[in-house]
Amino acid sequence: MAAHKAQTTLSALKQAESRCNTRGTRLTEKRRQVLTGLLDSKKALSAYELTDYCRDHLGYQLPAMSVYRILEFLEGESLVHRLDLAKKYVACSHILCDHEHDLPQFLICKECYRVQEISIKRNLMQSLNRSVEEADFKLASQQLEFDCVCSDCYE
Amino acid sequence: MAAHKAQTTLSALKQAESRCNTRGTRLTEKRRQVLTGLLDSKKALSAYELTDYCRDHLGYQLPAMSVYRILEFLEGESLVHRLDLAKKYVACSHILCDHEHDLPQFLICKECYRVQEISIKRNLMQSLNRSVEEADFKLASQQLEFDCVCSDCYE
DNA sequence: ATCAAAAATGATACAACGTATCATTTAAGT
DNA sequence: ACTTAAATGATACGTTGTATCATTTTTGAT
Repeated sequence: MAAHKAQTTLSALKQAESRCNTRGTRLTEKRRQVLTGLLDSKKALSAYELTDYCRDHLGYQLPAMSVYRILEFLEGESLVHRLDLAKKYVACSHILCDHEHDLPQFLICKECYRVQEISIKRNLMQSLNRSVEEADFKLASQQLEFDCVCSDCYE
Repeated sequence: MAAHKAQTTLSALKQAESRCNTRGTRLTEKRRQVLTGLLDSKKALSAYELTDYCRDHLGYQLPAMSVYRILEFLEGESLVHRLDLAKKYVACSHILCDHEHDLPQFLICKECYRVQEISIKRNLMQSLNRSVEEADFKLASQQLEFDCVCSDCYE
């Protein structure tokens, strides 16, 4: 199972690297390490938790400033998502897929920060957008985040 | 127009006071002042912005710690809402109403922090809850917040 | 291979939001 | 008036995040 996870992580890293190559950007060692930390985590991690990850698993302390910059880079490559609500970050669950996806929605457990990436049905999103437009507002993004409790955390 | 706003604020304060009385709590001077600041503001304010409000309008600096406690109290009395997404606070737009309301949803302009309180249609909320439950999560609250741009802020 | 320019990373300081803790003041009830 | 509880103040600290400048690493042209 650990082996399986490592396998998935390795495939994702390979995919991430080739995506950067075709885009003319570089997946440097530290960027790969930060991405690995997120891929291997079952929950969303804060920037500072990722510096801890480096300290604990890699033997050196990556400065928070660097982590923020690296996360910004990875987000630009669509390899990670920043969750505003939790102020944490997750690896995109679709790195391994080639095909296009609907914009993802995130269910974030407020207790344990486990994150589930779902796709809300189109007509539901349309209704929501209409409700918002009726109030003369527009959704800033179709990538919604919902404060939730996961099945592990509710009794 | 300033007169009209003051009028509305006064009515809301009166209603807030009587609500506290019937609940056996007290709307103290400072609590009233913080609530006034929110009522008179057309946008969500942070705790620290409310200390500024006291400094600028009331001539003394209410400590941030006190503001946080007062906001917590007012939230408990359903007089203000805390907006997690914006880390700011708004007066409940239904203080003046007596009747029950559906749980409110908040549209928060990420540019200017203007806030619109709406009620999403029941069947839309039901669909959303079903989608979340299919992923084995539960919404932590039916009081949703949406990151938006208001009509003043988009071109 | 060398060297200049660009990209990436490090170090430091600081800002905003928020909580924990203990001290002080104010109000309530006997 | 006095005791107790409620409310507020003061201080210190924790977390997330940005601004800025210095240093290192990589790239590309010669």
